[in-house]
Amino acid sequence: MNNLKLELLECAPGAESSMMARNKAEEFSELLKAVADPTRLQILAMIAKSDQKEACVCNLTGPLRLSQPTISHHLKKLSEVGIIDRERRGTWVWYSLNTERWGQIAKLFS
Amino acid sequence: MNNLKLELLECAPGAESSMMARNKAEEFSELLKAVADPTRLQILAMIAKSDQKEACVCNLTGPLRLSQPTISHHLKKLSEVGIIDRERRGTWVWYSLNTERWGQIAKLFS
DNA sequence: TGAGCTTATAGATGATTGTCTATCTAAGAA
DNA sequence: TTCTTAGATAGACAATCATCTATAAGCTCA
Repeated sequence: MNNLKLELLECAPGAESSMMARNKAEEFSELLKAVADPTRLQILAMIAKSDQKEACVCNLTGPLRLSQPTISHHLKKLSEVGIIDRERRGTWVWYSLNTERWGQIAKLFS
Repeated sequence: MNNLKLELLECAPGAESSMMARNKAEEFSELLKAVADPTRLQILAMIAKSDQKEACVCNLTGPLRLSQPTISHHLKKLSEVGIIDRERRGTWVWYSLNTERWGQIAKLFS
């Protein structure tokens, strides 16, 4: 087998240099895993489409038909990765989209 | 407690109508879950940045330092949701990005 | 056909996750 | 302070998942 044939047949190298750094991949993975849940996608959509771009737990438990602790759990997951912000106002706690973090995901897939 | 006060205090409704449909949320969830793994993000980046926008298993096992069956497993996950396409050419199997599917994610976060 | 290489599948295992019930904390009203 | 409502935390459990080793399947070439 000559060199030319080898060149045609061998499976090309050159992947190493273009590999996304592992730590960067893990950061994005955490962010995307938080978003990649059907209930959390619905929560994000509900926040995004609401009038003031925010929602409290009581807005979500009804439509999503899940227990209050489960909704709180999902909101915590989302806020832990910074995709939503948390603000207590009196009795209620309001969650809003973090547009900067949202933009980071948009950029990844642009 | 009068009506005005009630109006000020009650946590606003109006989420139900703006809720992302559950089946749509589940579809996107499957797609995003496939992508939201650090190794699979690295695989996608390596494919995207390679010269011919494609890679075979043998391109990936070395740089990613994972066993060949594990790489195959990840590639299967990615192709199952249609984010990459599979094509056998002789001995090797080449995987390439599906730009339409990629665009669907981009649109979600735009 | 048989040898040798590339990729896929099967099965096992430890880790993570979504959901629940029960309980606790925080804040306002009386 | 006490009651009530909103939200968070703790702990449990079934399901899913990333990875491995062992093995099978597909392809090329002699």
